[in-house]
Amino acid sequence: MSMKSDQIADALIHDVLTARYRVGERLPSERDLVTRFDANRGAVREAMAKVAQLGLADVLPGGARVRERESASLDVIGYLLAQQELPDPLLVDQILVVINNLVSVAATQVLENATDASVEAIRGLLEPLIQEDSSNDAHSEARFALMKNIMLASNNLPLQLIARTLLEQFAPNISAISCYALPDRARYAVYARQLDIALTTRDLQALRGTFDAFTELNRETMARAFLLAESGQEAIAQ
Amino acid sequence: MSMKSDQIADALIHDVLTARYRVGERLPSERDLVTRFDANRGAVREAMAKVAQLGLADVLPGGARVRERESASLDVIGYLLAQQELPDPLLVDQILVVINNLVSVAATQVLENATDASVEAIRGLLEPLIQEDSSNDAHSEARFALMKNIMLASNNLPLQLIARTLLEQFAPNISAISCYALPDRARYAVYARQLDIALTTRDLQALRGTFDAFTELNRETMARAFLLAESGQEAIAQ
DNA sequence: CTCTCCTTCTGGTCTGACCAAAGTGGACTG
DNA sequence: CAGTCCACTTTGGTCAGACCAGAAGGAGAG
Repeated sequence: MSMKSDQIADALIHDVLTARYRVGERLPSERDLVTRFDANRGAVREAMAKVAQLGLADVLPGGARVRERESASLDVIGYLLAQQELPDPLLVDQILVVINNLVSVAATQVLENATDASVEAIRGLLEPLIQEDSSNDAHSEARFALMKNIMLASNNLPLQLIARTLLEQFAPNISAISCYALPDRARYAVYARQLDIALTTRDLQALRGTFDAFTELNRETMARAFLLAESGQEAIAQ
Repeated sequence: MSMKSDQIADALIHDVLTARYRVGERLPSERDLVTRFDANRGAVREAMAKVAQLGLADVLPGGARVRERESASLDVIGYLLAQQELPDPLLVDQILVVINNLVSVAATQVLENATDASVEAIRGLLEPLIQEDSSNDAHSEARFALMKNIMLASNNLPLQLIARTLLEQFAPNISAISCYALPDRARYAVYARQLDIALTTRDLQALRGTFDAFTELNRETMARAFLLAESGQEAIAQ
């Protein structure tokens, strides 16, 4: 059971994101929303504040106006992914690119600043990825754990905040598609070994190259998952 | 003249960020804040909602509790930078690393997807950086324009949102230090020419290498600016 | 000392009202 | 008839006081 103000905010956000209101157009007045949602103006105001803080609208005396999508907060990503039953493949691919590159940057920072101990800890996390006989879930979990620990070891606060924000919105919204993802375990194992070597030798060039390979692998895996999901749905439709 | 709820929120945010309240500790109750700030509970509630949305506190029946800093939103960066009269050098350096790498990723995406025309447009923006006889302000503006256009051309929404959020919080809070920044125009010109070549030949490797060089150059410039500011303040103190 | 119960306090919601500023329309003027 | 100006309406921002369900925390019983 969520708060009423959140329900109102979610409805407004959905309407704005689906372009029900055009840029520059005025949103319904708070008093209109009071009657539409059968709520108190305080609740409506809190909802409007949330929409404004997401950067979707400017709310000021005279009315609230829709802003351009480019001025939105990172937090809209989750809403964008959740808009349809299946997330937008293009957006998912873009997020994959960003996240993987952020991890790459974090790893670079780790090699720049971190102690041998923390590098060793990360190397330890690679082992589950080298094993090719674990379950897909375990493999996925190991990948997440690796990312998280690299982020943590980077000691770069902005990096951590961005990655966490992105992952928190990404993870819950790709469950509908991730069940179709069939990772190429052999290639993951190869890259994991490369990463292990790069970490040991502290080779920045190799490190980045490996993460680029990881990125492409993740993108391909997800692209295949979308193809599978599509054909699966067509099969059901017939 | 800002809203009352914003004043209250800013005060709360400052208190949380300066660790006036420890993690897990309860924030003052809304009714306490009403008396402390001589405001209405509605305004206090909107302030608390803002703090909660920044990820600084969990507000739920029974009281609002401070969360760990790692769970904050990207939007706290601005507050962190504005905490003291001079921004934290370490944080500034971290932001530089992140932003520059994001631009690098964006440029990669441009070469992957964009048309010749948009690549040409970006090459055009490099010219002011190759000229070594413009003012420092013009040079700085040209760098910002370049970054913005690369971001735009990348067509990667998450990337754009992150970069804009970061820049919007970064730019206004480094004015106190950026006046000490003396860019090495000659090196910028060299890298700009490298970038031009990389774009023309669509050489991803060279592109990334150039951006890495840009990153280091920006970091060095800012590090020198902090040293200058420090010695300048000591001179005043004497 | 532990566990339970009860009072107190907290956030969430609601009603209804006032203010200043922005938006709107009509009357008045050229 | 076109343009300007003014009054009216609507909007967001704030305020006051009240009720509810659930959490916190202390008092009392075992």
